[in-house]
Amino acid sequence: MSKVEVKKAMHRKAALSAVRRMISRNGLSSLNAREIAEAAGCSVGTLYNLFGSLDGLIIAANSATMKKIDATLTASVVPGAKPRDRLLALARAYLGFVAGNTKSWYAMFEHKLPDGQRIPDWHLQEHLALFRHVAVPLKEINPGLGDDEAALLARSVYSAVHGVVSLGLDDRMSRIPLDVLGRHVEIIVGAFVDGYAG
Amino acid sequence: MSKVEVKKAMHRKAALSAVRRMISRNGLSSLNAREIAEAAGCSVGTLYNLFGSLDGLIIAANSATMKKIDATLTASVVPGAKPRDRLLALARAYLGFVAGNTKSWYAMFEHKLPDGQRIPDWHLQEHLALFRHVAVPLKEINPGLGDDEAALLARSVYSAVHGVVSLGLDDRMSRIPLDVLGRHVEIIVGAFVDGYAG
DNA sequence: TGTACATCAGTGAACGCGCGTTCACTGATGTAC
DNA sequence: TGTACATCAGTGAACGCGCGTTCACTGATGTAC
Repeated sequence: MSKVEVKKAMHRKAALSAVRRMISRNGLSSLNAREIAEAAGCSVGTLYNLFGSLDGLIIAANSATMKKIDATLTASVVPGAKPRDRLLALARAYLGFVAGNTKSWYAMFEHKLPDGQRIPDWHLQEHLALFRHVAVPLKEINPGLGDDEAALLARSVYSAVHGVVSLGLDDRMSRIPLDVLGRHVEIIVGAFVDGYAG
Repeated sequence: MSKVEVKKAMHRKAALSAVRRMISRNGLSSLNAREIAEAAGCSVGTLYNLFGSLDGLIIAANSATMKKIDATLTASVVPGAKPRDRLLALARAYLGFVAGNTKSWYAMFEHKLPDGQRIPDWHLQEHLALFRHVAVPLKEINPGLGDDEAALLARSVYSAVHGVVSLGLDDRMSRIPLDVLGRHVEIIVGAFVDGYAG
């Protein structure tokens, strides 16, 4: 890598971590290019050279959050554990991540592009990859499930957990205590397993 | 009512229905005072006289959506039906409402006030009233549940359904077919009943 | 009933701000000879 | 190695737009006499 390329990479890294820090502190709503540039130690122009637009930068940050979730879920799997327990472990891990990274997590769902623009496909794929964590043990439990059916089911399990966590930690209402959320999440997952995939 | 009061009430009605129509068509993101005023047949100043701010107007619109959901849920109850079936009917009714009023429904969760401002208490109460629809049959099924516990549980059931519907109908990914969503929602509700409240 | 005055909802042009984005310029780095 | 030139990342002041909100003014309605 030439000196120029190294510097560019460093700027990219600095910008990304600045944005991620800002999002994790205050969410998306108060983000703006000038403050990001200041926090990253570069100019707004550089942000545009590197990421094309503010939305591009936010997508990059959200993608980093996704990767972190993916790693957390992957780490939750105890090799050799029963699929049912692995599903419960996934749900617990997800809840733990959300509780510890609420703003960053929320940003992934809050972020909207202007009319007519689509989220890049590689980023959508990252979402689908999350569902796959759930689909794998579901299919072990019920090998009769087709791929498509398992994928849909996984998405709904994920969504149900997402909903409980999402409204449970919503700022606007009183937050539900974490242990109660944990119990409710496990009920949902257990129910899906016993009532449908089992 | 004096002539002045009648006119004021008519403006209020016109503004509210204009906003609701606009939200149901395009969601919150493209709302703006000038277009609302034009659609309502009054000036922006009048909107401010009547609702104080754009946020006030949006809250009024969201409150109307809430009332509609509440009425839909109330109408879903077949007198004399078993509590379990009533819960399932509630979930179906909710899903039906969301499918038919996606943008308006989404606006309730999308809308955020500027930092430091709180949603008025009467509007939060409307949310809690929704949970109560769920709490009532839950308590019938398991009379041992305390009020607080039932309320938390109801909120989580509601949230789980909310999550499934919310991500299932998310524009950004491919939408899950309505009948599949319906099945998944019923699984969740049934599971909560059988596995916890039962 | 008629007249003069008071009130206050309604008006919309103008204000002000935030902020995404651009682009002419700078200067560090790389290349050619 | 040294010099002249080319490239292109980096810069940040300035642009432009959208839009929430205000407020001096208008005129319809209500009130007093």
